[in-house]
Amino acid sequence: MELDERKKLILGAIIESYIETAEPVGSRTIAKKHDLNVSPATIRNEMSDLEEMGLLEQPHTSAGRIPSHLGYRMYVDRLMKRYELTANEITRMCSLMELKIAELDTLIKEIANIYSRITNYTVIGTMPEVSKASIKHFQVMPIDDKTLMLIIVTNTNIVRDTKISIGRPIDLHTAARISSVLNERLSGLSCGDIDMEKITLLQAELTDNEDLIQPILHFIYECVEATENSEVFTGGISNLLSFPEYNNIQRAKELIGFLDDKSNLHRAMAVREHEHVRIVIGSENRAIELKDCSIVVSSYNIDGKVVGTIGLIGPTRMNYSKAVSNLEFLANQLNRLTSKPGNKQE
Amino acid sequence: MELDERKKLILGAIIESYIETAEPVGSRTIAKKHDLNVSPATIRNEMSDLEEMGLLEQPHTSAGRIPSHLGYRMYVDRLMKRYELTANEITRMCSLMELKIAELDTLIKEIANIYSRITNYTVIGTMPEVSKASIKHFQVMPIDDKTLMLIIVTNTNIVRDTKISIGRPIDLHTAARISSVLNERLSGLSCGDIDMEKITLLQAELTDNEDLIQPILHFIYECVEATENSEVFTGGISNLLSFPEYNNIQRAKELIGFLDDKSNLHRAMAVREHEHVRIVIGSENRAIELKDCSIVVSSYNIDGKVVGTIGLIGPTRMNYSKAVSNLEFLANQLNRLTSKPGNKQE
DNA sequence: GTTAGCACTCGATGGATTAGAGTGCTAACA
DNA sequence: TGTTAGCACTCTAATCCATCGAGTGCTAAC
Repeated sequence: MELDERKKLILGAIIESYIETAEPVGSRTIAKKHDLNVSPATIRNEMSDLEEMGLLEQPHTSAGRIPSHLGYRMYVDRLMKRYELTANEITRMCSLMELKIAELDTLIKEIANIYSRITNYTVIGTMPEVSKASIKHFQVMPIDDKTLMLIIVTNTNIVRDTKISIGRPIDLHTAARISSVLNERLSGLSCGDIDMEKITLLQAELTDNEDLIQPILHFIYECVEATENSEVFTGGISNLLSFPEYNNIQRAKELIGFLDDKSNLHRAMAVREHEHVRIVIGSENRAIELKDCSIVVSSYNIDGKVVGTIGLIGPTRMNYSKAVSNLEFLANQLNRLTSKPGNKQE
Repeated sequence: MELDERKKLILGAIIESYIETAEPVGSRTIAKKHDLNVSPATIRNEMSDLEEMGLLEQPHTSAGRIPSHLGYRMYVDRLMKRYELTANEITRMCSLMELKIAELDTLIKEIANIYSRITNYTVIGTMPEVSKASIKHFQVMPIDDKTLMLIIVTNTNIVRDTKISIGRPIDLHTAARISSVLNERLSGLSCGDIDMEKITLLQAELTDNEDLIQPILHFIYECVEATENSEVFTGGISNLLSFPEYNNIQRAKELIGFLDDKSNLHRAMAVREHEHVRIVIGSENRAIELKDCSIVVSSYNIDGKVVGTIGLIGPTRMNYSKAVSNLEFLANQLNRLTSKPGNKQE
């Protein structure tokens, strides 16, 4: 079945109404609120189609419709209009940034806290402690003429690998030599310990393979930051209890319990490299405990490098449009703020 | 009215029954469970007396009795028997300690988390970041012949004062000189910055008043640790939602919202100098949001010096006996553990 | 393709009744 | 004088039941 213009309009209207009221949406409501110039009966037919397409659901026969996770996905990907922050909101967000806190970690936590109060959602953030995590072991090996595999074991015993494209074949022997140089020079070090001196040393020892150094260093940073050493924090957990979705204590308890465990948060907050704002809806979450939640998360930079993430968590019935706008704005401001000199970066 | 032996027995029985079941306790229940060899009617008379004494309360006329805050206070102060940890519990607590974590702060947080799972209460802990807080300004002045007042302003603009007993009178002029020496040598420094060298310098400049240096340094430590720079953390907040007391979402939200704010936690967790285990019951809490909660909190040491606190929070109907035993054990173990060399202390 | 009309479904609401736990009081008892 | 049995009374929680109303799906007419 085709998703024509009118269906889109109706779907959008239903989702927005549901986001606002948390009540199943009936045909009459839509007919009245939006002047589509069609009768409730027509809308009922369309709604029936939308349900068949898996975009809507019916809690029980005589209730209205609510969006399915697929419906939300369609909405955020194709229907949602960008929410324009009001002048008032921009002012509030900006004043957030004027906290005069010297330490970056305190600053981010403080911002997260206040931000949760502004948005009335729960805020989750991660903050890598770059200086702590380190690499225990390196292993380099050739895969084919154009690809090299780099395996890294971190001090927390997490194993990660990546493929590096190379312009020329590298034989087993050379790969072994590179491995041993890396292990000798870099193992046990954290990102903070890798300075120009170390890099120059590497360059001297790997003169024939100097072009590999950049991608290797890049991957090291990536690994170390992805480990569980990075700190996670939350703010405004009690906001969750305002949503009628969590009037059921049992559900609330499960979710809050889940959020209590930092390693869970880490997994939930993963943002792919260079991804802008990521939206994970309901059952798209890997964790089953989050199957009725959505997460909107963005990364933020220090000196142009992604070092942490900050995001909102709420019921699937989340004001995505507003959440995305807010978060983009916040991340931008953070980027601007932290790229100034005088912060804690190594 | 006198609190005779039987009344004590009945009060204890009611409190322990209520702690277990969270249901108002009736006269029949007590008569049956404990063989006091008296009829329910007699117990009713006694309960009526206990209510008159303010130790019990009645939610409504035809319900049983529940302990009042005063009742709990009486219980923990005079009636409560020490809970003996079972071998199993001791094993679990000990294995908690075997986490091989180098950084003290991570260790404490991790222990707090697991501990909350063991006890099924919410754990709150504080951890001073001694290295961050500092003193902005000193002011010394004589009060009378035998007392000197020391006022300190921290970098967070908190003002605190103390009186120091001295064996001889000190005049205004001398006091001013001491003030200016302190400001010159110590202001802007944090505890971590005050080393032997600085102290020697002070001793040289205050030769006539060398005996003041120790108490002054002591108070500096006390102030800096009491400021909001010390870190607070919580674990197992979701445990609160298991208590029937928090079946009311509104109440749960208020409490969890309160716990979300770190500065609230600081105030709630204050332990007086050298106090062992402190129990704060219901309305004894200064914060109105905690009027239905109790807090059991203990301090812990590093190298014999109190540096942080760890405690449990739950409804006033808390198993005080067990909470105290658990906490004492934990604090003892922590003290033992951290007094070994090799931790992060400055 | 759209719409009006209508029967039907199903949860929510509110009132009435009932069951049960517990009290307080009185009078009898040791 | 303290203790106890008995009984009337109170209050909450649970249950039942009728009703309401929002909303659907289907049919037939436009």
